[in-house]
Amino acid sequence: MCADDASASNFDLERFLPYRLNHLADRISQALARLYETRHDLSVAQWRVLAWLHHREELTAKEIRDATRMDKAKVSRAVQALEARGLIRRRPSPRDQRVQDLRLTEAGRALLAELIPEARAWEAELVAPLSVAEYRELLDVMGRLERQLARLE
Amino acid sequence: MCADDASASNFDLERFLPYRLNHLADRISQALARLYETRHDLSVAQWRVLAWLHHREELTAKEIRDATRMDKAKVSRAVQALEARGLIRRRPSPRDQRVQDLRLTEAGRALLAELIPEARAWEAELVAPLSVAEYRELLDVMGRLERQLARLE
DNA sequence: CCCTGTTGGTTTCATATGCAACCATCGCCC
DNA sequence: GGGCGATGGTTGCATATGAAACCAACAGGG
Repeated sequence: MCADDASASNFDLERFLPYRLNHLADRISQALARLYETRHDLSVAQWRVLAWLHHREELTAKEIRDATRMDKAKVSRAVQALEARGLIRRRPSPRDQRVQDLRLTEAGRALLAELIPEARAWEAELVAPLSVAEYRELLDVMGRLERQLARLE
Repeated sequence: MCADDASASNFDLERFLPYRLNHLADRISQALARLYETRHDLSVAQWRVLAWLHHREELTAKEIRDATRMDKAKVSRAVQALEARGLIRRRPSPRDQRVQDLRLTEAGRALLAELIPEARAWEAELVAPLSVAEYRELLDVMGRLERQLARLE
């Protein structure tokens, strides 16, 4: 990449990738959160847990934590709330007494059957201005940035 | 864009743009925050205020709020903290007694002279795997997503 | 000129968050 | 098989956050 003027002059936040990315992600996240929260009273963390359980059938809190990089406590609280609402079920794992296996209940599955199409439709509207190639490339570039980030940490 | 299978089956968070974007932005933001916080004891909000003042010389809190879409209270608190540390100066605007004009102090300018090159260098490392064209296209695509978002809201 | 509705900014409050301490269990080495 | 460090998960705490209440100061129509 270009390593142009490294001085402090003419620095523009609008062209600073971390800022732009964060800004965009925040706005998208907020807009979607309104969907989850106002219509189904779910926090983003709760939605993520549900979505992962939908995808992988049975998981432990640890696996969700690894997949999402959410805080330990955040996952724990999301799981508690979801169980209290009867959307997921947890039972002690036969393999390890510390661990609890998480699964969707029927109610959870039913909620996702509503929620996922909504989320998909919303995403489709969002990315409507992009061509298929652009969309694919965006995901690809993001993947590379993530890998680079892992290298830097 | 493709409007494929809208059902709830085979939904994969890893391919869901809002999730991916948020995840990436979070990680980048956290990594950068470590830079600001550990080395200069600045919150992200404070850094943003400084950066905008660097860019635009004199601003009011309202203008910063508009530019960054940060919460009113967040801007207010960041400004207070920065003034307490002597990095910015605020004085009542001659035009409107409610408003205060914000400016960098010498100390603030000096801090930015350190901080900006660091931030730039970090960004350069982050985007090292991207070609110039890819980088440009990324910013372009992000801009289009932002515009689309504005339309959806 | 008031009176009223609006706006910039601060403060308060209830909630969300992350870190760290904690508890129980596990795996392992002696 | 009994310690002992590591690990999954929960909880307590201190901080950060956003929404809403609040306070001045403005604008402009009567």
